Amino acid sequence: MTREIAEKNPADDKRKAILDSALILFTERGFHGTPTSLIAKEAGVATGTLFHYFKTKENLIGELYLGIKREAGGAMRINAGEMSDVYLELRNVARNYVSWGVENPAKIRFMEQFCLSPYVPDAAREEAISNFLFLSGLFERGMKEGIIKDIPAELAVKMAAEFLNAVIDYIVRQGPGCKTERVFDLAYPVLGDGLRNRPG
Amino acid sequence: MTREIAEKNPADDKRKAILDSALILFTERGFHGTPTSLIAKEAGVATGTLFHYFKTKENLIGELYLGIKREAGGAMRINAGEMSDVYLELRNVARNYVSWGVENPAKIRFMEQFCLSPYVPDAAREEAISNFLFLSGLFERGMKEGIIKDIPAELAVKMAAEFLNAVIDYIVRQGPGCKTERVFDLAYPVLGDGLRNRPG
DNA sequence: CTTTAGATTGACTAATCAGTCAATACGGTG
DNA sequence: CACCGTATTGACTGATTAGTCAATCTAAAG
Repeated sequence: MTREIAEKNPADDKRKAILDSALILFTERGFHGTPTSLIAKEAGVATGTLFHYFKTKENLIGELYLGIKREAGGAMRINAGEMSDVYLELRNVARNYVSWGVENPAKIRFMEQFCLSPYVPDAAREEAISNFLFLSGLFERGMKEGIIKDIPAELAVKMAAEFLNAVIDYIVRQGPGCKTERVFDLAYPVLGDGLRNRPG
Repeated sequence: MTREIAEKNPADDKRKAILDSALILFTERGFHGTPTSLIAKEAGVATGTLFHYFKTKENLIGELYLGIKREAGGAMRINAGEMSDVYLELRNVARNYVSWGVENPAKIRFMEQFCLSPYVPDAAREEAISNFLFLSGLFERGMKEGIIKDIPAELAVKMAAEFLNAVIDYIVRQGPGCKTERVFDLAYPVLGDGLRNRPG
C-alpha cells in the first residue's frame, strides 16, 4: 500500500525520517527548544515510535552527531592516498570537505552548534574523533618531510578545520549563485601557503 | 550592612551578578537547559528580581551576547593604529584577541556556541557586527597596498576569526601550564604567511 | 516621622515536555 | 486461518519552567 519502490526496510526509513527531521529542527531551534513531539510530527510518526527507535532524546542526538561525523570523515577521504605528495593530499581533503559542507549546510551547522555543546554525550564525541585521526597522520607526515610548518598536529587539525568551516559558511551565505570552486581556489592558498614550511 | 567597599551602584551589581551566572550556566547547560530560577539562585537573587532587570529570558541572552561582543571588539583594539604597517596591525589585533580569549574562555565558548544559534535576537547579532567593521577595513587596506592576498574582506575576517578561535581553544584545552605567547608565536605565522601576498 | 518610588521577594499559575503504556495493526510462518 | 513477535499509535502523567503579582523592604526627601 504505502510501499515505495526500492524500499529495503520500512523500519530504517522511519528511523532515517526521524533523524532527518531532528537535524533540521535542532539547527533551527536548538536541542532543548525542539520537543520530541515536534520531531515525530515532522517525521510523520507518533511520539511513541520515536522512543521505539531511540531510547531517549539524548540518545537520538548522540546517534545523529555520530552519523554526521562519520559522513564528514568519509567525504574527506574521497581519492585519498592517490596524490603525489602531502601538500596535494591536504588540498584534496580540504576540497572534499568544503564540497560536502556546501552540499550539507544543515549538517555543518549542526556540528558547529553542537560540537561544544553539553548535549552531545561524551561517548559520541570521543568516537567521532577517531574519524579524523588520519588527518593528524597526514599533518605529521608533512612535518616529518619538512614541507609543513612544525607545529602540534592537534593544533594544525583544529586550525584547518575551523578555517574550512569559515570558507563553507561564507559560500553558503553567498547563496546559490556562488561557485564553490571559485571561492575555494581563492581561499585555500591562504591555508596552503600558511602551512607550508618557509614558503618561497 | 551588606555594602561592599567601592560599590558604586548596588543595582548594577545585581545586574552584573545575573549576567555572570547566566554566562556560566548557558555555556555549561545551554539556553533552554538553564532555567531562569537557577540563574537567579546562582546570582543570589530572587526570580522576580531577574525579571525586574531583564524583560524576558531572550532579552537577557541578547544583552549578554552584545556585552561580550563589545568587550571582544574593545580588547582587539588595544594599541591599534600604532603599528608601522598593516601586517603588524593585524598581528597585534590577533594577539590581543587570543590573549583576551584565553583569559575569558567562557565568553569565547558562549560566542562560538550561540553566534549561530536561533536564541540570539537578530538585532543583537546585527549590532555586534559593527564592533568588527574596523577589521574589514584593515584587510581592505592591506589588499589595496598589495601586501595581503586579494580576497573578499568578509571572507578574510571570517577565516581569521575562526582560525584564532581554534588557537584559543587549543591553548585553553592544554590547561594552565600552556604559555599563550609560545603557542601564538607558533600558530600565528600560519595565518600571517597565508594572508601575505606572494610570500617570499 | 511620613510619604513615595523603586527594589526585592518567592509562592503561584498556566503551559509545555520527556517518556510511558495499554491497545491495536502488521507481517511472516506453519 | 491461527499464532506470535514486532511496529505503531496517541492519550496520558509527573515533572519542570517562564513569567506574574501582591506583599514587603529600603532609602531618600520633606
